Amino acid sequence: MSEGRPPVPASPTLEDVARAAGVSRATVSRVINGIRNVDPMIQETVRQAIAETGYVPNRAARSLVTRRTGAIALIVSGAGEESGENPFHSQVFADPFFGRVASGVVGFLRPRGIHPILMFAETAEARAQVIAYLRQGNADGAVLVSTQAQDPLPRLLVDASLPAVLFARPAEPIPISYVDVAHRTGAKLAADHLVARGRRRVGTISGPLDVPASQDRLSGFRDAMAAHGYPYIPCVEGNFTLNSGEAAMERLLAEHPGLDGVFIANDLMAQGALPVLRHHGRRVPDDVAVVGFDDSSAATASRPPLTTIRHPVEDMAAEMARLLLAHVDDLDQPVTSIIFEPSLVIRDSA
Amino acid sequence: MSEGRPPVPASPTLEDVARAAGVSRATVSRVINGIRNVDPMIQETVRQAIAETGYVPNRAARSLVTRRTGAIALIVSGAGEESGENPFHSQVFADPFFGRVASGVVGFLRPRGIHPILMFAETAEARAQVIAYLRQGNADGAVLVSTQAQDPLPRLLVDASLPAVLFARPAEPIPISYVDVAHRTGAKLAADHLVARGRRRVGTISGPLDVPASQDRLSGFRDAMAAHGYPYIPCVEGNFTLNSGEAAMERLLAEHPGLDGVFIANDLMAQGALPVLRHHGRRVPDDVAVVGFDDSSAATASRPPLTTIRHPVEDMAAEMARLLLAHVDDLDQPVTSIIFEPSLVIRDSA
DNA sequence: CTGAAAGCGCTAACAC
DNA sequence: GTGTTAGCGCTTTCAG
Repeated sequence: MSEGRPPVPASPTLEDVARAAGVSRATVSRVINGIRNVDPMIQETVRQAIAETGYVPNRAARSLVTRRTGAIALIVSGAGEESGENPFHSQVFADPFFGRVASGVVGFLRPRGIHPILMFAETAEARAQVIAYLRQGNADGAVLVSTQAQDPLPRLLVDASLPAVLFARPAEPIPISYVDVAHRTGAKLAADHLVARGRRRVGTISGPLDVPASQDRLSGFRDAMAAHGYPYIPCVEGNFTLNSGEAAMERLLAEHPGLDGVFIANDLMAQGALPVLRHHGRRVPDDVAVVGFDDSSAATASRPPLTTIRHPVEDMAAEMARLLLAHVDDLDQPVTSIIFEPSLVIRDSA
Repeated sequence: MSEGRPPVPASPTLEDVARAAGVSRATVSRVINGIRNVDPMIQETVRQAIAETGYVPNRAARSLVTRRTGAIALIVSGAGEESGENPFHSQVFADPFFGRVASGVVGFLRPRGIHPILMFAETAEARAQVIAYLRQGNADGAVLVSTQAQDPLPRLLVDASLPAVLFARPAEPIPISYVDVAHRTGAKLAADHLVARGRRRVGTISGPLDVPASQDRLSGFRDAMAAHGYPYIPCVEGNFTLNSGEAAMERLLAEHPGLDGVFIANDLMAQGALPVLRHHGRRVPDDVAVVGFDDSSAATASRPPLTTIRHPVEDMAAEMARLLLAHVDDLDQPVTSIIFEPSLVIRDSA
């Protein structure tokens, strides 16, 4: 025993399996890839040889010839504010939303034996790296969830003709597939519910108004309220964070102390708003009814738990992955958008 | 123009660059891989040719010969309770902690051009898939963060001699590298602070007692309090979730109404405990001082913001990635554990 | 210091 | 049906 560590038992190759089964590499390859035209008897022999040798196909070799990696990138993208102390990605993943997206993507991909490569793209440099990475053939395509409007990455992806699917409609029209939820419908659900609960003096806290989702939730809410006979709905703009929800609620209450209902564009802001209402002596839902949006974990973590608009994030994420795979399989696949319907979840806040 | 879509401009290969530069493939390969022994003039020519052709190395081809993928897996592992409705990974990522780990890992890896493959391993099947995936050479190794003690995956990894590093000390001793924080020191910090604040009737809410971290935090806290002259510290066991914090606080308060201080083993449970205290008429910190653990986003989201024990999760995660790369580079690298020191972060709750 | 040549393990024509 | 063979794009001895 003079060698350092021979125990690295160079994993078996197709050749080894072929020899063990007494057939050619091609035949083994055929049964592995599920191609018919192989005698059932031989198939069985081969399968056994595979089991005996403990063979696993080498992905690099396969990729080299198929020009497919069997991997896709899951990109979390934003319009880079780099606060050294608390990096972008650190904050981003604190939002339970991304966990749900990741979950949905993995849920769809995993049964297919493929796993997402996690990438963040918050700066120009990071975006360039993402593009280069994909061009190297590290992944066949990308699913992308942006935290900000005006994200330059979708455009870059399209320009590089890399298959990609977005989680939400891009702010600028770009020929790229995406999944989204019917924000306006969701906002209408909230409005109808508030009115049904007898609320007359209703306000709203919106998300950042440069992102389409925020715009749609706001305009959808106002239109629905108008249809109920309430043409003027005061609004304070937030930015989807807990702190901004707190601040916005503070302001809304100061400007409209008579408020008896509020629609808040996401649950995290609503979670921030609740203590503010309490602090100002408003009971929820008795004095002020609150409806959130997302049905995120913040909704159940809030006290009282939030009545909110649920969109099927996991399903949407799964669909996004499915769409991407379709694009990867057929580069001529037409650009598509798929819109999901939201639903009202009634808890205690309204 | 009869072709369907010729515009797929087969990306340039080494060969193309070599031709453009008037040298051999070997030479181009050398300059790309930063091997000296190349005439500076020629180096320059090659660099230019690379730029002109827009060449990017094909990773599959490279992997095939180097037997390295340049990828690593980031595995989130737990002891599988599969609740169909709300999948494991969905819940897991709702915990901001995992976002911080992901962030730290990416922060270290990205400058090195490598990106983690995200995998979940909550069932026996999923674990088998993870092992097979790594054996296929899809990744050179894995960093692993478990949500539960008794996770079988570390053992499987070791048995398959796959390079891996854990985020925390495994419940069973296993020859595998890990990073961790000095939980006992952190707990002592909390105890000292509570005592310094003049608290005499102190209790604690622990994490699940089958995980080493929970044990250490509890025993560390009790030992430190004993040293201060308080040998009996009542404890209620939680499971690190917000709801369990709520329930545990409820019970602790019922059993020890005279409580004036409580150490809660993570911020999320503390976030759940705060409203319970308030509901029972206790002001925080005046009547009851609360110290959490983690300095997670729950600490700042709580009202009042939590005094807590911070551990440098991002740094630890980065170190975990660094360690893994060391193991990948040298399979004979000895098993190591690296322990980080926590610190006290004083906010308003104590 | 540079080039020629031999594969890495696999798939996909193409023969038989 | 099955085997033969030619590479996929790259790194790496080995000559020169």
